[in-house]
Amino acid sequence: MTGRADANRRRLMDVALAELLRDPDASMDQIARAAGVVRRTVYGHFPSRDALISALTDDAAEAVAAAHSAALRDVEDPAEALARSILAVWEIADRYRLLVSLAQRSVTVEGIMRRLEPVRRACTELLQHGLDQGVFTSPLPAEALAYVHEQVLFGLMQAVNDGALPPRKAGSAAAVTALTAAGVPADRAARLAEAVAVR
Amino acid sequence: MTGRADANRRRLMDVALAELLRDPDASMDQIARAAGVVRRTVYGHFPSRDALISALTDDAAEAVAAAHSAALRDVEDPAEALARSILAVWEIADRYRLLVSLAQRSVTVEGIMRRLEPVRRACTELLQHGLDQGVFTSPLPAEALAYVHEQVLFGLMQAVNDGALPPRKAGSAAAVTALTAAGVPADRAARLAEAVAVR
DNA sequence: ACGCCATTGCACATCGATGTGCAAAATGAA
DNA sequence: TTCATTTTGCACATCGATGTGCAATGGCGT
Repeated sequence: MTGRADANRRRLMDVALAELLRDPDASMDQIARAAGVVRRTVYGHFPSRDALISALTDDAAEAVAAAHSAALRDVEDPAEALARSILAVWEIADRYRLLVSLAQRSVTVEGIMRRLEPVRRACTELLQHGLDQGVFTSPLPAEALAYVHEQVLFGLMQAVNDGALPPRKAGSAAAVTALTAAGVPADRAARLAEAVAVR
Repeated sequence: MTGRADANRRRLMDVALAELLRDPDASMDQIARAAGVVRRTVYGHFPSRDALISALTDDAAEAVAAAHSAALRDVEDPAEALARSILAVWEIADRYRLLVSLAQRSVTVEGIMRRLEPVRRACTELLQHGLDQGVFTSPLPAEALAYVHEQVLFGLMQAVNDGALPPRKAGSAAAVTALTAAGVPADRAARLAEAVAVR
């Protein structure tokens, strides 16, 4: 390994990420072409399509888990924790989006759900905590609220992708929206997001 | 037409809807088997896979548009209109979900986006109206908020499907959640949803 | 019992995607 | 330049899905 191949491998993964976000069923040929490379070359880096996707999801799951847990370190208020978590995840939105996008389809590589599960559970716990304390208000059980939370982020990522939302302030807007969806009053959500973003 | 074939055709569409929700790439064989029928039989009712999907999306788009516009008739308050719209759409959640699900993938039958567009636009207008009046509060532009709105519903449908949310009160819970996501205070959202559901 | 219709069970051609093999270029470091 | 690594350009086998044709079979009303 001279390092050239390594760089190409990484570029391939970047392109594949983008391409699979555009079309979860993108073929190896589509991905290769998008990377300016012949199909055969991709197989030089990844032995199979599943291997490529597996590498992508491993990478993504790791990044999401890291962002999530780092954001929650030493934070006691559920609302602030949620805001931090959203801002952190927003930084790696694309990879998170890939996970959710691939997890939504039934038959793909097994284990995407499993890899997302820790994050889901942590999120559910956080929401439950907030509901118990009365910081969050919702007629939904925490688990259902976690679904909503996930989809809110997903929707905003799509909005940015489609040009309906300027990327500049999208992160804090996402935090405010997710908080209000959890029942936090809009003004308090706005203050919280700003405070967290500044620090 | 003896009517028997008609009934079978309808049953096929029902099964196909369920199957395509489970897996947007479900093959004709999967759908046929799920309907307790041989693949060849499906082609007796629909000349092609696209024709089947087209029939499903036509049906769905029509139902959604009807529910949406009927719910908005003679309602002036944006919040109440939104609540009514959500409850109405919730009744036909499956078909709406199919549209969104299929629209998310890039290459399918043309025109799904086009067929969803009127609903999207009506929704955006409604949200804009509410934002202008101060009934809704959000850092997001109306168009982005429409994305969120759509995904909130989608997330809750999934939650019901996965058993994370009991179907009984899911409709009004969806209304409350969508309203709070738009920045309506939680207590007011709850009262509104209840009032609308009763009448 | 008859006949109509829908359904069935094959066979078939076609298409696109996956994954592999191998020899010929191209690339870049020494 | 030289040499190893990487990429390329085919050819090939395989698989699964689509769509069609046709004869046989079934059910249901009359």
